[in-house]
Amino acid sequence: MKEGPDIARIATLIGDPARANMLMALMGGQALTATELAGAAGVTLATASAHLSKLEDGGLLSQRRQGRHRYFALADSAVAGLLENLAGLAATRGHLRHRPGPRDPALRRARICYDHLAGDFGVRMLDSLIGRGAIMADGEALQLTESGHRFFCEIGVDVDALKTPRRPLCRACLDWSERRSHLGGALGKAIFQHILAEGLAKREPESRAIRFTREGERRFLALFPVQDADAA
Amino acid sequence: MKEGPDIARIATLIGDPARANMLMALMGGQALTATELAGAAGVTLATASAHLSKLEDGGLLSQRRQGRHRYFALADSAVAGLLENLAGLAATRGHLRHRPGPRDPALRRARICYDHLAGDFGVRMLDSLIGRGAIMADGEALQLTESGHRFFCEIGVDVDALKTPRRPLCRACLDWSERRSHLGGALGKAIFQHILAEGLAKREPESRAIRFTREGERRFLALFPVQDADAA
DNA sequence: TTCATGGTTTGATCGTAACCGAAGCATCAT
DNA sequence: ATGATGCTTCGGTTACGATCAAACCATGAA
Repeated sequence: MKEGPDIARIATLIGDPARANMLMALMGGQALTATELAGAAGVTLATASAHLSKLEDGGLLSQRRQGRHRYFALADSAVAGLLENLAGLAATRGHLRHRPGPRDPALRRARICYDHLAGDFGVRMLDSLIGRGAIMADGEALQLTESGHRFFCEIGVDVDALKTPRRPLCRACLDWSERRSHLGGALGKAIFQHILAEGLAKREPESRAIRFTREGERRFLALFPVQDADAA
Repeated sequence: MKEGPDIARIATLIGDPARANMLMALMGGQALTATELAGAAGVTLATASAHLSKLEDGGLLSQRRQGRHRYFALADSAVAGLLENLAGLAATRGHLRHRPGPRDPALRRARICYDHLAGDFGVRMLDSLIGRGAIMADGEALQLTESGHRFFCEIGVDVDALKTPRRPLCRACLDWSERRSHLGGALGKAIFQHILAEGLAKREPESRAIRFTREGERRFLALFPVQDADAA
């Protein structure tokens, strides 16, 4: 009967709406305090506290006390990966809670997905990279090409520094708003940081939305041109 | 608050122990009847029926009536991927339910993981493939090399026929018993089918375990030799 | 037809866990 | 000290959903 790991344990953990909201909030990649998370989940601080301990000793969250604050973050990118996976499936299965229409336009346009760019801008970027032959797609597996390597070095992303056994360089991440893939992995993270560092865009304070400056958007589109009509 | 897809909905679906057991049973890759699944979950047929409808209109299961039987299977490999992901995380987080010790030795040795080989034999095979340069590993991303392509053609696996946009050729799948990766994806499936077709091994009837014949094991090890001491 | 088998529906029971308010601890500021 | 803020613990309420037995509906066999 019960062979293998206890899959139900963590699924239950994620299955509670309040906890799910907290986790999704943490997909923003930055640590949040208990009170902030309580707000995000729409519950009292008391209940939030209970949820957070459960999540923590479920191994999904890491926690750091700092003064009288308690900061929580996703335990690591494996957890983020699982959540992405879940979100991707949830977006395509069963009755969709929200129709694909623009619920929060800013979010659909550009947002942060744990540590890389997602939304319309995210999938466009990956499309462009594939189109120019910088990345080769084989199903959902992605591979950086020679020319892609050169391209990133030119624009100032040190690809070689990213090669770690712990995390794949390129990862396809299913975008729930666009229902297509965008670029995750170490490279996705590095590009995103590059974009922020260059001042093309910056994070909205209380949200996962990313706001591009007028000039930033122009430069972004120049860097990642869209060839023509996009495929469904 | 509630931005994005309803992650909690499917997590809840998976979070119930009975349903989780059913899903894990279906990771065997073959369709099972409602009664069989009831047995696997350890519940009455009545409750199983209720669970199955939920899973089905949650989009996790596909169902086919045949005579007076009703066969259920995982909806597709995306669902299987999510379950793998969950199992991998569950195996490494929190209190492990079963210690890594040999709970069911046959399962730890060789078993089926949706449609490819897992367990000790599975990770050995991937190790060997990486060791001989047939596959390149970059983090958890895997890439078939030229020489690997030749190798598989020689042993009778038609790699080119596997290239589909729908599913990646190579996929690293975290093995819960070994805590290391084995080979999934279209190639993993093809190799496994090849192994069965060649009669090196066959499935245990009521389990996910794979039994290698004495001769089959010899040929398997010859095909995928282990270089030396394996890394942790 | 009649009977058996596979599966669903109904109705009722029961447990668990999510939730909140209030009280209790810390940590920092004054 | 005194007070404020951030968080946890406690007690009690409530609701949802998992479960089963029994009745019911289908399909196939005799």
